[in-house]
Amino acid sequence: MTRKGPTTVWERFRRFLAGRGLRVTAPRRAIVEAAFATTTHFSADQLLLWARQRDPRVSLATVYRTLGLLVESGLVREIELGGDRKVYDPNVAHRPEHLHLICADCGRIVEFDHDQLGRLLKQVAHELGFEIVSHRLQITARCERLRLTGHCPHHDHHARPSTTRSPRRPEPPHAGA
Amino acid sequence: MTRKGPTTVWERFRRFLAGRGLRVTAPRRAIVEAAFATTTHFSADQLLLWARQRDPRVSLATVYRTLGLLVESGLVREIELGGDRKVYDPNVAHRPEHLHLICADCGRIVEFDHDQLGRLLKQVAHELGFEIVSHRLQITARCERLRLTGHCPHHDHHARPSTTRSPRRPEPPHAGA
DNA sequence: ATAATTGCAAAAGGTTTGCAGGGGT
DNA sequence: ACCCCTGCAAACCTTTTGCAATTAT
Repeated sequence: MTRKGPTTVWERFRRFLAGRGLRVTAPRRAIVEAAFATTTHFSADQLLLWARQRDPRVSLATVYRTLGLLVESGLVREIELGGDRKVYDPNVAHRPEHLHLICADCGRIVEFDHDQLGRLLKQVAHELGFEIVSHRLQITARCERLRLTGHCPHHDHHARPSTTRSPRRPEPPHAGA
Repeated sequence: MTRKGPTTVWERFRRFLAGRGLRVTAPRRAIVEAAFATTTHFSADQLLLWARQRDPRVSLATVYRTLGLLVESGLVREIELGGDRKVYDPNVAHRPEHLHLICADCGRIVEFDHDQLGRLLKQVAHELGFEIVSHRLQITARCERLRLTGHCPHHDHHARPSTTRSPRRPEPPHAGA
């Protein structure tokens, strides 16, 4: 495989900035590096925390502003899974578009690709006379195995009361012990 | 065969209320009747306007509260198409679940069913060990014909986006005197 | 009579923006 | 220097909620 370290992404963002006459700043660097230090979805305020580990002076406003640039540059995708909280996905480079399944039991988000489904989407849009710009598929589902065997392969160790469908706490990026 | 007038829906809601020990009130009636007087998606404040045509005393708070009951009763579906504005769909009774295509050009929402796609969704969830509770598929797409011929078959005379990607610009319908 | 319901207005909660000072080029 | 960027806090916008009065049952 090729090396696809954070440096590459930063370079791409740098070029994006240059092409727009925008400037390279410490906050932007901290935010971008933080964003690509994880492979998970993250929310704006989560990113703020991570970015502040690199540069404590970063503010939430700049996180939002930089996130906007990252989305515009195509390096990050904005996903609206719940209604209240947007999450951002730094995996655009590796996977063009993926689908989301949200467990109604534990709130866990299972991210996956499905070629056949993707092709069908494209075809359906075509039938209607459209060309897909982007799509969002969100399946809310109940874990069959949990019901049948009492054990869910996707279920977290610390079980979460299945009351809410949008857990306020996704999980930390790296299990840092 | 069956009469499917608005009365039926109201009756069903009435029964839902009774079953919960809730009361039948004028605001609720105005709101529910307004909700089912259309076949389109609507937002909460749109519904407020319609409800007020039947009973000017209705407040936005009660619209939201009643909308919650309608969703719980299964008579109306809540859809989050954009991120900021929820829309509600009174067509649940006629079509169990439909998919949404949003035109990137005019903002129009094309609502459709697709058996094959629906089946595939179910199958995909199954492969992952889940049973679908609900799903949301939103395709943002550009009208091919509009680009090729300058004319879009789905383009309305007065394109009225049902609340889509107008973030914070409530543009007035007509520039009045 | 009793308790659910309502309207009002203020609160909430995530995201955006105005402004004056800081900093990249 | 020039003017883009930043942090702070206030503004925004839709949805929710506390409260006292109202009203269905």
